[in-house]
Amino acid sequence: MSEVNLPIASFSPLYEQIKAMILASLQAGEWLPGEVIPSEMELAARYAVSQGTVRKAIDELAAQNLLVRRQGKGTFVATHQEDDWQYRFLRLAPDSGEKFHLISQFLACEQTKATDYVANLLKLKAGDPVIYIDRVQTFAGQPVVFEEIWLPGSRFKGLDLNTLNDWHGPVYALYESQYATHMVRAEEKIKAVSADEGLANHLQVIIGAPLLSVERVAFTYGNKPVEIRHARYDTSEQHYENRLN
Amino acid sequence: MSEVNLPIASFSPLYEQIKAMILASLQAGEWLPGEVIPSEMELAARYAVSQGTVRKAIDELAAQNLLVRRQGKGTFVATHQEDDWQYRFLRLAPDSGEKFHLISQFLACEQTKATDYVANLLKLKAGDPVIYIDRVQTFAGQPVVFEEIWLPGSRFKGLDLNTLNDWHGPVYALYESQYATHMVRAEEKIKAVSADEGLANHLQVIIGAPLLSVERVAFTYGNKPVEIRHARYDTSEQHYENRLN
DNA sequence: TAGTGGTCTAGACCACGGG
DNA sequence: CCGTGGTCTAGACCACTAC
Repeated sequence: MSEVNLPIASFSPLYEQIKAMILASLQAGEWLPGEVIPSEMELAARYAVSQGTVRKAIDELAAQNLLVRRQGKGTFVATHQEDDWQYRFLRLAPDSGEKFHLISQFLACEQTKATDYVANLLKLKAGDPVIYIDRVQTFAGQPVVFEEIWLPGSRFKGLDLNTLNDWHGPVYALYESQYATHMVRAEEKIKAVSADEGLANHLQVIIGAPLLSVERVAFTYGNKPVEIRHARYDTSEQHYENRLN
Repeated sequence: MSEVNLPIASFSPLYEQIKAMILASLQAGEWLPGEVIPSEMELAARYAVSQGTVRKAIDELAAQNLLVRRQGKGTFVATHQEDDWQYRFLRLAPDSGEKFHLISQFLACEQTKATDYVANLLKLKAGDPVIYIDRVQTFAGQPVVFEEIWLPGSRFKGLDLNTLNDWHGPVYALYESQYATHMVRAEEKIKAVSADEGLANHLQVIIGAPLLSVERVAFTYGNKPVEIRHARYDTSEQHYENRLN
């Protein structure tokens, strides 16, 4: 048998390396959500490559919604605090086509310990400190969403019911401004379930009514899971929208 | 008041025009699903632009899954007949994580007339000829999906139950090979519903069991809607997966 | 007017696939 | 070996924003 060439990492283009370095800066907080990053020329100089190579790196990060390009102004770090990003991860919409404005009422925010299920998804150890939150969201006076949230206690120290109730705006914007945690991506698993007594009360439907169960895991930079959300939607007057490409 | 410059189409980059021309060729059937399109150099010559401009056009079409690039081989027209594309639009997956293999049993394939609902979504006139199909799909012997499909009669002339039952493979592959119709994109609206008697029979669940209702409209080139699909999933042992970016 | 991102070009060289 | 797509560069010019 002849010798075989076994490249471990079989070729990494320059722009991938630039991408990785920009990502590292984002993760390290060198440029915060909403801020401008250096211009393409500056980055090209910093990394000693051509502008075209930086462009390609930025293009891909922008395609993943990590950066936002604005012609004439610069390239910005994506943020959930912008108006048009407020509902970036919300796929629920009214059947009527109206504009959707949900009002949030937080019910609880407690320190607990991670169950196996939660620990597994958040990559913690069972028993690690975890924050549990739940809330109801209403649209036009009707309760539409009941949501339970689990957060790693270490990252979200001090989060309590008062903080949540004083906050007006999306929860992801709060995570960003108070806990330096920007959500980049999420995965959802959806099922149809029947309302039990508790859900029936929260959503003002009859026991046994069909509800949409949406389990979400949300990730920050570096594919780090930092939030679990288990929502139940009353879909009698609204639906979950999805686009397949 | 001074004169104002009012550009109707406010600037269209060259690569957008190239994109439009490539799209026109795809729509016209100049290159069929699965075939190679001309090389970047050839296209650059044909359109009298540089290779880089053609590249950018192709890059965007590939990002939309209309074309597939294969280094060393060429650029191909996307097709639902490739193995890895068989389930491109299927978001249902077993909770267990097993590989999913659905077996399809067609129940009906009939000529009917478009209701207002169907006509509206397919951009037909009410009463236009429409083909109605329904089927049950099973996984490991258990019925999991009940699906109703509506197609415009004009485009799918001659489609009948025998054709469907003789066909082994995804329906979208059949549309492609027999009716020159490639599906490019789809939109789904999802709700939770209760099983009525008919659904309970098809899916072997009790009446009132919660089911996932998935209404899909699928589009060919040029944003033309050509299929409506209303599926009901039994999500007791499987779930609908979605990724948010 | 200066600075940013956006487009377009031409040319060199690399990686991959298949004869 | 050649042809394909993939990477990288350098430079010109355009479009948008803000001062």
